[in-house]
Amino acid sequence: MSKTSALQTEIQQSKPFRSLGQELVVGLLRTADLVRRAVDRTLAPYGVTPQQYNVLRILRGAGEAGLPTLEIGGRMLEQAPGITRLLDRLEAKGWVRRERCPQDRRQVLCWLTPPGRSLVEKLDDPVDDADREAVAMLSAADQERLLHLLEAVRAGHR
Amino acid sequence: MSKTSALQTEIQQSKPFRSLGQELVVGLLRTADLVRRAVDRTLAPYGVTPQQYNVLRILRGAGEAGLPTLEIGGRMLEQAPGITRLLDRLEAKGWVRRERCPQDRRQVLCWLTPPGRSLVEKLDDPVDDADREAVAMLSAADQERLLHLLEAVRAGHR
DNA sequence: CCGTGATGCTTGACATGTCAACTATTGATA
DNA sequence: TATCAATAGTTGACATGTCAAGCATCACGG
Repeated sequence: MSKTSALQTEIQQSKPFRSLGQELVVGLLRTADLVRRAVDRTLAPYGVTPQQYNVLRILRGAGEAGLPTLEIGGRMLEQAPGITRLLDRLEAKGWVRRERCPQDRRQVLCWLTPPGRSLVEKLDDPVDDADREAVAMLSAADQERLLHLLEAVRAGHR
Repeated sequence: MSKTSALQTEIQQSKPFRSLGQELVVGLLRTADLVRRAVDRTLAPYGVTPQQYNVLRILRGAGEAGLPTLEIGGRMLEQAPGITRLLDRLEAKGWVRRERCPQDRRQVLCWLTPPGRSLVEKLDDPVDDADREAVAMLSAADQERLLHLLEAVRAGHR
């Protein structure tokens, strides 16, 4: 048990982890952060943040019908307040249009504007390339394995 | 190729992912977020955020010698400006003491205060429990597999 | 038709990240 | 020894998250 793990070396930690679970949690958070940064670098040149891109992609999927604010939030990992302000910025940049729903005036429907749509389309290839590259060090089989393990972790959180 | 993946269902996405890499990146980010929230819920009752706890733990490891600001940053996933302000808040709460280093007046050394130390110690057990629980749905063997796969991903980002 | 609770956002306040620009020091070198 | 680049941090500005409160609007029971 006194072996020094690679992750321990990475974070220059002298004490061993108290449990495998603890090491795994730290490793998961660090890995996700690295990958997030990689995606970030791809999007930055286009003036879009990952979250903004996420919303734009979700709205493209919604098509002509548009989506209420909280529906968007439901497909992301964020609470309502953040969504409102994210949409504020996207609207300010002219990529999103918002309108109060006539049927239910509590809701605010959101649509992609034509510039917003063309931006997302321009980003499809670079983003997909970046995503592939971000995990390209793993064989396809290992990618599948990782995918399933992560899914199992998520399944346990509900 | 037309099978709908579990992740696709999770985020109510109608279109299939463009690549396995893309699905893996999304899955990784979503999983990390869930785990991060679990850790967050554990720390919140103590008035500490995960990042603050992280710094306190790092400073405990440094002992009497203390650590310069950027050294702390190097062991976390954050840039320098964030560290400065994080330390500002920790100092305001009385958990951290800072002092300009006499040998190299550019550096600012940081130490845990006695209250800071006792806080970290009080948190050791709850945090370790939460970490174990966060991945408890995986067998020990699967936890090892996941750990190694994540490590391989990180190794590829350098 | 009238409350009343639930729903859908929005706002305010604060913690976290990030970048770019700026200050203070240090150290290396011409 | 007089620069001058590199190093260590801080500050300002902005995007992202989160919580708690507040405001309309809706739906339902009486």
